Amino acid sequence: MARKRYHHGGLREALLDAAEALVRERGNTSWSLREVSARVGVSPSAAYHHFTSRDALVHALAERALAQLGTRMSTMSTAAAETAGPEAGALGGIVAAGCAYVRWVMEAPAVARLAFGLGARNHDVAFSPHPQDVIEAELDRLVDADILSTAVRDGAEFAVWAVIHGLGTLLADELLSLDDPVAADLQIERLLRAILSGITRDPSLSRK
Amino acid sequence: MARKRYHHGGLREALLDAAEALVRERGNTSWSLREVSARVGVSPSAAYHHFTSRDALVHALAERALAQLGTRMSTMSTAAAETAGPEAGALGGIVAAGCAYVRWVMEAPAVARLAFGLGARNHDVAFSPHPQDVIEAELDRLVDADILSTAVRDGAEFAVWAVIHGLGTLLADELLSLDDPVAADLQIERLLRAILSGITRDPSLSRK
DNA sequence: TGTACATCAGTGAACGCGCGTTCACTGATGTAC
DNA sequence: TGTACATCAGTGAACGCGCGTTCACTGATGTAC
Repeated sequence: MARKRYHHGGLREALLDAAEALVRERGNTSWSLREVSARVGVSPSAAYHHFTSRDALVHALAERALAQLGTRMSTMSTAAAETAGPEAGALGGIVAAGCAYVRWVMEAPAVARLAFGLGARNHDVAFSPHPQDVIEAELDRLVDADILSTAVRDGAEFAVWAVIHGLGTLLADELLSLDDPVAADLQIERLLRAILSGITRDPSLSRK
Repeated sequence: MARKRYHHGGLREALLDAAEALVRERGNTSWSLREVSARVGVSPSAAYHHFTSRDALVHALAERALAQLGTRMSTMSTAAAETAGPEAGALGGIVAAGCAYVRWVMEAPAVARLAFGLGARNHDVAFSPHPQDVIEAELDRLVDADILSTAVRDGAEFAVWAVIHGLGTLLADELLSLDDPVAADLQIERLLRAILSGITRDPSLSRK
């Protein structure tokens, strides 16, 4: 065990990990920098070699979380596209991305709230896709596969993201509830099918 | 002006008003009880005649906000139903409720976040409808008007609420943006039409 | 391979501050007679 | 209508506390020669 070293080695990540754990436990960011440092076993001032302030740590955490969501979505959706082939209704990719999204939100609702609330302006994480990018890419694939018409492609990301984000956050905040985590997957599939079918049916409304 | 009276008269509401204003200004609940009291022009300890703790004040504010949302939705949707008659596509009521929802969220995003995050468990406000109740009622009216089949009614509140909540919170958190507040209304109408049409089209999926 | 030294990433004491809450109090209000 | 008194809703001083941040410091690491 690498515990007693004077130099920690990965203190920045360790601080982010501890802060994230505290967000999960407390449900919000009402913990102190000193608590985070104490948890890692380091003096409070050590954090200032890695973050300019407590606030900077919180923002960095939000960014990291949003990046993690993007990565999960893209991993799941490409995996689904590869293994399933065209037989899964060809909606497999976008459904997988949606399920990843909802599962991620439900797994740590407080972290998700933080990420969505603060992660918007900090898009410079760069080496991971933004959730919106994953959705856009999957929609483009549906257009390529002739499942979605180009006439209807524009603005479809509003519809799809709203459905996914809405279900995820309603479940996370316990405004709605489902017995079962698997039920959430089924709901996502149902809602995505419905919204995509609805958009296709009424193209006249899409750019109104 | 009723300023100098020793007894304030409506201190409880005044404290809630001041706290709400602070949430709007700061974007979160990182203000102190003392700031709220000072804003109202009252000593910090006066608040303890109305709330058992700072936390109780915050929760009361969340409850009040959620109740206000419910009231607005039901006001708007009944007004739309009365003035429009059946010609507005009969979706007028639910669209009006959805627009009220999204406008309310966008008008004070931080208050909305607070209400959604904390308002779930405190449903005892009683004399105002819960947002979900308004949605359920509007869906029932669509069934009565034969616009929605009973086969598809069950679970429809997930779809409708997810769309509305998703669009509202994505806009509030600036994950998506629209040029124009009117554009939000049009999006809501578009998405509600799409999701309801999609649900109707694929009834087999609704209880899967 | 060994030594000198700059740089990096920690320590720990200290700072001033504003916080939530408590308490004994007091001024205003409303009710009984 | 007037007075006595209980109750209500404020005051303001005080409490102990943990906070974010700073600073001069020191131990460990890595590079040049």
